[in-house]
Amino acid sequence: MFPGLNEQMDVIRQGVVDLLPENELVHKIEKSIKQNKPLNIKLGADPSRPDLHIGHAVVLHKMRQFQDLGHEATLIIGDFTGMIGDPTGKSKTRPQLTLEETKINGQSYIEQATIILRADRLIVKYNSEWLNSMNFVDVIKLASNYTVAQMLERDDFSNRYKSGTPISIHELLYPLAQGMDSVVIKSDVELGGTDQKFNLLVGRELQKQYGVEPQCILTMPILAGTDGIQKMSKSLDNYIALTDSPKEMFGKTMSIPDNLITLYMLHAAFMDSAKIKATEEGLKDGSVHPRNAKVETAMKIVEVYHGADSAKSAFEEFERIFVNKDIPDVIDEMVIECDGGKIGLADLLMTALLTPSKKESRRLIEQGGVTVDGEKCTDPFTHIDISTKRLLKVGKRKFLYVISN
RNA sequence: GGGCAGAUACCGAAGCGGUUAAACGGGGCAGACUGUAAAUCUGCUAGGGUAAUCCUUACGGAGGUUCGAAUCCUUCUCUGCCCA
Repeated sequence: MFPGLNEQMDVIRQGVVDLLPENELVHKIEKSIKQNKPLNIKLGADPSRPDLHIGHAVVLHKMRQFQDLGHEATLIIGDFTGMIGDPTGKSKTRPQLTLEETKINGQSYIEQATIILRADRLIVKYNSEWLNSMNFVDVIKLASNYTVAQMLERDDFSNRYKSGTPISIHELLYPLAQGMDSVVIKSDVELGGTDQKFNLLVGRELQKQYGVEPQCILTMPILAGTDGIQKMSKSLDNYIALTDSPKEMFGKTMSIPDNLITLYMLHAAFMDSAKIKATEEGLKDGSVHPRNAKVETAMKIVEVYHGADSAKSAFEEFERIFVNKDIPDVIDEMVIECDGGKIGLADLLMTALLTPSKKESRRLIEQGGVTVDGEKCTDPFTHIDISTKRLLKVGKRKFLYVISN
């Protein structure tokens, strides 16, 4: 039994950017209810970057909503297309992976995606299954469906072309390959980030060419990273991973710029719109302090992935370290090898892997970023007696007990 | 096939024979401030060396000219543009 049309559409519309064509989706859902048959919802996974973060969660969460409405999710692991490398949002050609690499990454992708997706009503497919067996004739036939001008409509391509950045021919094939997936699995709806809009529409177009009922496309916003400027991505190191610890999730959320708070409430914490609206107004008239709004958001995000208890302790830990400048409740301990239990501070930091080089150690020490047992130490050459356990603090976040063997 | 332009540190981009571990911007890190790992301000940002006008590595690759090269020459690789 499926929920009614209006109920479904209300859920589906939440937070979306594009839903095209909307009336077609209405027909599809009406039909689905009448025939008691779930829609086939497609989501392509790019296995070239298998580290999922809460930016990916925006779309995955939408997929989950479809599942909860009774529809069927098809997750396409782009093991074949991963070899091409998605040109989306890239100013450079992506490195090409081998099929084995993309397969392994794909597995890890599935594990992380199912943190959000439910395991029933989920079908996983690898697109090498059909793309790998296409021969050159098939490819030419596929390619003849699109023109160069159409491809260049895409921002990524036209920008690169205008700026003189190389575009390899094989990159033009990427959208077509991805579109082929839609033809093969006969998807009713394809989800993606707004940067995928072009690719999704190619899928729709190809379905028509190949005589399959065309899919609707639904795009979700691209979540800005914790720096508040660039989109969230692992390579920019502005991401909150789905597998991050509660502490990390909390801290990273606290580091977002204030103007991102309501955005994160909606797309990362999935809070309800009335609450978000209230916070937005509170922030504007000053009745809500940005820090408190952020704390609330951070706790909610941790709660989504780790539960309410973890959220509470992550918050307490944050208070302890950054507000009360206290030390964490759990600190690692490391046994250091050295003669006579004494070691130069700069050497110590490097040996304890707190810094990548001795130069770096010296810089940090001289800038006052290092304390030993709570006392600031600015001479990189003082020898520290570590025959008894000492507490090192490097920067704001790194704590470590050290002791000699 | 021919002509022209280009390849610089994490990224963008100056430099065009010595004072250049390389301006400037971004990013990153640290400090100050703050009810936040927000904002703002300041400093640092190749490795080694308890110092130096010290050593090593570094301006696409390989050679060469020179007391001395990111800067000049040769050649190779890669990229863009134009002509065919």
